[in-house]
Amino acid sequence: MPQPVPDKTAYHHGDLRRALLDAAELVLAERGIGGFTLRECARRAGVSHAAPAHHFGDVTGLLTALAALGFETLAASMREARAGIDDPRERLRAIARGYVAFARRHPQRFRLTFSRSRLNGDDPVYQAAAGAAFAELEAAIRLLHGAPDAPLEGVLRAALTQSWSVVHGFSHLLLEGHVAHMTDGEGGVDALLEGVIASIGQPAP
Amino acid sequence: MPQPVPDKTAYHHGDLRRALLDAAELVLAERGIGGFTLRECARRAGVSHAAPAHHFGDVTGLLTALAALGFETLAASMREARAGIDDPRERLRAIARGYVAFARRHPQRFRLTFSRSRLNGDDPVYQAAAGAAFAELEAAIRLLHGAPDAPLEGVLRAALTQSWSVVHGFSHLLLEGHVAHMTDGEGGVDALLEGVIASIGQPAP
DNA sequence: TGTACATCAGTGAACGCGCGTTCACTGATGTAC
DNA sequence: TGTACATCAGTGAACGCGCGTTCACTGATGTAC
Repeated sequence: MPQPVPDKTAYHHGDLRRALLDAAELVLAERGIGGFTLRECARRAGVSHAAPAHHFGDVTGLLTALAALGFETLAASMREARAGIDDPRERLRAIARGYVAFARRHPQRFRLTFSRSRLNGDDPVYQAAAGAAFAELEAAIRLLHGAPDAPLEGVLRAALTQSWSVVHGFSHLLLEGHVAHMTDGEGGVDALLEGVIASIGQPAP
Repeated sequence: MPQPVPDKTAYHHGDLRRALLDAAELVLAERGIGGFTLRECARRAGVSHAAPAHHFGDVTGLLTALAALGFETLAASMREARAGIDDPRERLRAIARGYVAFARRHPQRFRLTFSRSRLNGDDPVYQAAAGAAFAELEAAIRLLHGAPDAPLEGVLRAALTQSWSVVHGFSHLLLEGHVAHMTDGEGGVDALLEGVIASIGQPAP
């Protein structure tokens, strides 16, 4: 049985949910979290502004779904960056590069994903996606410390917090334009990033 | 000659600029950047909603002034934290604690200060305040590396970027509730912070 | 000391705007028999 | 194969809201002479 082909001219859209998420990503990228509106998403999807309610309930529902997708993309970016790298330290550093790469590629989605405003942090799909992204980093730290099953505390927890803080902070400063003050041109950003990456996965003093 | 005492009952407010900034800080703390409105600030200051225009032009002007004050408070928090500490490494770490302390004490101001949305990043007062906060961290790094006058590049720049990224990232993760997942209770946050602080000011590998 | 006048700082009414949400509706689809 | 009916997904009009900004105004203040 062939997949039903969505008919764009039909009264029923076919996959309006998907179309709305695509439109929402554009709106977010262009206007940021503060400028995001449900009506503009509906406009882009070529649908009346009351239609999204059938799929997402309200504006918070749509943004929360988008944020969950953001965590999935973040996790995918880290997975992609570490593919084929077996050395534990290099693997962790590759994951860190994947994290920053996501922030650079999708600045507004990065902001939304980690923002608590305008979205429902209790949503189970959102939480699961956040946990999966988090787990990617945690697994690499555990591999580096040879502690696949130990409880997350002490050195393990400190290493995780430090790594996460540094990639997250660098991403944020970069996005808000505070890194640019310290360097000249885009090549400089990469050099700066490598300097920061080098501090990740150091043995504790 | 005594200072003129502002008369609250007068037609002229006396120090409406100050009163509006105070009100704006409350509004920001309660509603966040997205919920911030000029009219609510005017309401809190007990003044018509057209009055702020005389002092700040528009909503962007008021938020920019508030953000500049945020940088000043951030710098003050770092200065206070390092007071009386002469050992260069401990001094840098104290400054890092001052940075995180500011974020914890004034979460919304911290967000506004580093946000590019809704404020004028080209404002000279804002830029000067940002530069002064930045310089506090830079001076500590220079002291640690014994390089008071060297150009900001190489190891010096890498150390500055790493330190700033880690405190900034930790602050952000903490504010958005992602650190809480890794610990239990407030004491846990402090322990985690100390783990992160310990990674600052390490000699390069 | 008094007076005329310019400037400053705040008022309150009015404007137009786009928003989120609700609602009765209707066309399309799927299912039971 | 046909028909009745329930459900689903989208429409479009309407609502009330609070916002930022503008405007002519006016009371208070400061200054020149």
